[in-house]
Amino acid sequence: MLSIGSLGRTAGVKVPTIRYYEEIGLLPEAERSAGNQRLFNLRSLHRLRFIRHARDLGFPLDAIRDLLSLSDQPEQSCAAADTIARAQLAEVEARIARLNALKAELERMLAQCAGGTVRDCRVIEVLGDHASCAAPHHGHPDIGKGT
Amino acid sequence: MLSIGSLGRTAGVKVPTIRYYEEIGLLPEAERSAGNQRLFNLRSLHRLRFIRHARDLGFPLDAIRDLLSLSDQPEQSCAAADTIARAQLAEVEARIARLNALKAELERMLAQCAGGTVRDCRVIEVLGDHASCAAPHHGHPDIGKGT
DNA sequence: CCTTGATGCTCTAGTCACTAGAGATATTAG
DNA sequence: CTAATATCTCTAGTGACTAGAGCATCAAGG
Repeated sequence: MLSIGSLGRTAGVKVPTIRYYEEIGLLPEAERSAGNQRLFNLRSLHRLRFIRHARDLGFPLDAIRDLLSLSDQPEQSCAAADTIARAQLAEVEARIARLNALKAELERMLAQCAGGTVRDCRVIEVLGDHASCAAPHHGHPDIGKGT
Repeated sequence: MLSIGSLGRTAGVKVPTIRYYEEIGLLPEAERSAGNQRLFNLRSLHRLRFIRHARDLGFPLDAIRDLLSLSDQPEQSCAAADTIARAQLAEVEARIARLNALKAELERMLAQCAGGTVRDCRVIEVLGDHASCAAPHHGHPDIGKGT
């Protein structure tokens, strides 16, 4: 039986995150020690590793929930898992495309910055003036929380 | 003088978002009509367009705040704006690199999926087993809100 | 046996950049 | 004047956690 801390270290997940996963039902409610501390078995470790791995690949928790319920039914067809992964791939590709456009625009902006005063700054000017911009501009871009 | 709705339509920003920007101090407190409705002038429109444009390029609101206070002082050096834009570019490039790694991993996973039952599903298996994975796996990836 | 320090518990609130909805008031077109 | 639309304030919700307060428990050393 593992404590929450050792489970976290083993799976590479922070302790509050494990509690959070339990709270939202991604992990089953853990057993408790006599002193009310959580105890985990190896199944929990596998499950948590699965979650972390999928998170690392960018799957949102809802998709992970679906994948987990699939993996609990080994006789079923693999098609649903394939569909989820394919959707995730499409999502990732769309985000890459969007970011590449942003990158080009930022580079263009920076290349034009001659380093004078703000009055003549291309960076500021381009941001203020849509006309001097080549980016697509529809809907909101990919703004993640970074690493 | 523009109503909040026409300002929003003109700048391409939703009405609650404008109120939110005012609330957090990105836009100054708007004048009010006799009936307490917000009235905006063309300066506000420019400012809002600037914000939206920078958001579209992925700048976080804090960076935009800095850029705005720079653009209010046209005699100052352009260096700070350049620095902010450069940081944003680096951020975008890092995110692209990360996403490309995810894309490769997802493609690998999907290519191996023969379409049988969940028991033999490569997608599920790869997610559960770190050893069969080629992705870097350190820190959390780019998981944005999409478009 | 007792203490000490690490670890655990629950709960609340904060992050970012909005979005949604309730219920009341204002403006505008016909 | 009326009806439809727009706007107001306020609260709460999103996703996926993170931070911190204030207390309880546990393992190891003396």
